[in-house]
Amino acid sequence: MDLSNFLPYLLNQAADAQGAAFSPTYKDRYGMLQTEWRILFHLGQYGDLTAKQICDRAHIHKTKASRGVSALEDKRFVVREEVAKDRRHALLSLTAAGRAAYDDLSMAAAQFDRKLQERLGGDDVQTLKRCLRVLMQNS
Amino acid sequence: MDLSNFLPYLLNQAADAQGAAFSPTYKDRYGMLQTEWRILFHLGQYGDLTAKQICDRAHIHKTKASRGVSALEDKRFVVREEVAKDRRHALLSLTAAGRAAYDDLSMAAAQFDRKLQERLGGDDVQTLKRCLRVLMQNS
DNA sequence: CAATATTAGTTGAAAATGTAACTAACAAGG
DNA sequence: CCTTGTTAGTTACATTTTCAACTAATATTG
Repeated sequence: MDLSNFLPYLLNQAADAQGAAFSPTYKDRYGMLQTEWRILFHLGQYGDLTAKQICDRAHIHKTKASRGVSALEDKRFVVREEVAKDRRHALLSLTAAGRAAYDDLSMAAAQFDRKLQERLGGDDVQTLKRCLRVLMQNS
Repeated sequence: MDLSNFLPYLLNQAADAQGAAFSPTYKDRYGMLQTEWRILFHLGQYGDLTAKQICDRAHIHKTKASRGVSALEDKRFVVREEVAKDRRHALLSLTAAGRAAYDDLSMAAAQFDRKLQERLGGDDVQTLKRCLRVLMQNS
């Protein structure tokens, strides 16, 4: 058994390195935490969602999401609107400022991603993504 | 820009999922945290090392490592021996109990890894690992 | 060889995360 | 309806992580 071949270790190191490389983009510009950036991204990409829906899609724990949403509200990037039918839910949507931040960040993300893909080469990227999609659906 | 294609996101999800799948192995059996498991693994695999060497190899921050080493000492898995030449360093080595835990865990890790590799298929695993090694060496 | 810089490692406080218990709203069965 | 159960989300508390400042040992430089 060789540590440098242990997949969870390699995955973790790669994810950490790339996460560290990208995080200044949202951290420095908007003072966001990873969870906030992820929530923003989901709302920007998939339209209005409830916190629960974001949790399910992004595998974020509900307490983390709750705090992330509050932080985004404080930043005036997100507003919540109660759903009349079921007042437990609150539909989250981006404000104009939130949309602007999303546009800016998704642009930066796309550029970041393009560079990564160049570094890896097209064929490998396809295989890599396919593998990662298998691995993220646990067991 | 599509979130489900954003490499840092995929990497993170895959690493989280596999980390969560494997962590009970060291957590439940030995009450270890990820950092402790990693330190143990490095010592088991590469022989005696100083904390600094482990930090550099595994990209662990020195404060995390310091606390991880203390925890492993408390568990009587590791002892530290001062280096006469330079008393700032302390060479860490496994106790018999630490070695036993390492043997047990590295066995479990190997098995875990084999199953993952089966799931992915040999060719893809080679490509995946190659990509991850590129990605962990940041930019 | 004294003054300064660097290095290994530790510590304390602040920030973030995870766990469990909680509230409030709805659902279902009797 | 009224009890019991479930669900969305929040909050309190404990654990873990991060950040900055620190100590002690060695290296460097004038």
